[in-house]
Amino acid sequence: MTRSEGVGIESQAWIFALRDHGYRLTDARKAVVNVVANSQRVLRPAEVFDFARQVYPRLGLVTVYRTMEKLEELGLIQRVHREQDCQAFVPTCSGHQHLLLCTQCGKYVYFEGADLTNLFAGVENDTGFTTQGHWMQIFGICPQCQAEMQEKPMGES
Amino acid sequence: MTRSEGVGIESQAWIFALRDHGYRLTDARKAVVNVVANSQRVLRPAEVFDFARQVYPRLGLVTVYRTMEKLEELGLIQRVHREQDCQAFVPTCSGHQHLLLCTQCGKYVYFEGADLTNLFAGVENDTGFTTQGHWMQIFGICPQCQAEMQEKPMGES
DNA sequence: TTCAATGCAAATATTTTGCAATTCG
DNA sequence: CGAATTGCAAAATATTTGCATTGAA
Repeated sequence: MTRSEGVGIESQAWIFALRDHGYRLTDARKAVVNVVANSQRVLRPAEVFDFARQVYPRLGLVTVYRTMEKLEELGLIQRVHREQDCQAFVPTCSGHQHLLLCTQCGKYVYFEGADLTNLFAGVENDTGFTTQGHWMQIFGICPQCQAEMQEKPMGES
Repeated sequence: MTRSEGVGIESQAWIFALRDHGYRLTDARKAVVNVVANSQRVLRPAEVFDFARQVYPRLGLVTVYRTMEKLEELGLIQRVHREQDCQAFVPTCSGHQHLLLCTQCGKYVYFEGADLTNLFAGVENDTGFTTQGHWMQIFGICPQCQAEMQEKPMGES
């Protein structure tokens, strides 16, 4: 049901981006990139590690951290903050989109956000602040998790 | 320049709230409460510790963590997530207000947020998600820090 | 008097750094 | 071949827990 089979177009673009910035294309990096680029879910470094290691067993957790650091640097992924963790990432989306996150499974969707330009202008005017940026995230339950919660209301094995 | 002199009205309300929920009023708690309730800035536990210890030297950092946990539980403070840290807090504000934060000094201001009800409805409709809540924060530079950056463009001692 | 609360120290959990071995280009 | 990269182990950080002592009610 997911589109995370195969290598994915996104992965290729990221590989090229790394190369174009003078970074070497190692197997470790490719494994990490494939996992993150094709994930439909928010991923923490430890999760990336677990998945990527299935493809490239000799991978070290440190390399996951260092690779994700580079991906963030290149603007390919962005950090997601949640109640439980603040070191989780999703692929970046171009444009003025915002994140909708499933609190159950971590699935993410970008949505076209309301135009907040006016809001910012008003706030700058009212407060004297100069605005630099903003975060907006909506939390909820994705359709799949809603269905599952319907079937087994409280966690069963 | 700050209004954080004296004990403050907020502090009293928080003290009462703690008492009303069956918590004891210890000097350690009062010290922590006074710092957090009267702060104009986002504070991390370690910062609260440093300030509160000036009033109550035998305070332990653990007590700061535990007290702030209770304050959050009672809805008196809320967590603020920033690039650098995700364990910082500000007094909660009633109503549908959102946070504006100075990235320089941590000063916070609540502003009347745009009504996002329609946005949520649209997103639920488009995605099939059930929405539970949202985070919205604006980052910027407060007037004081703007002025200071004018005077000394790069950090001087 | 009693039990919640404290604060030390130790334990966890997480992320970063040092460095010799490896490997891409 | 040379420099970037890796992954181990160790260090640094941040937060939580265990427990004997203290103190609020």
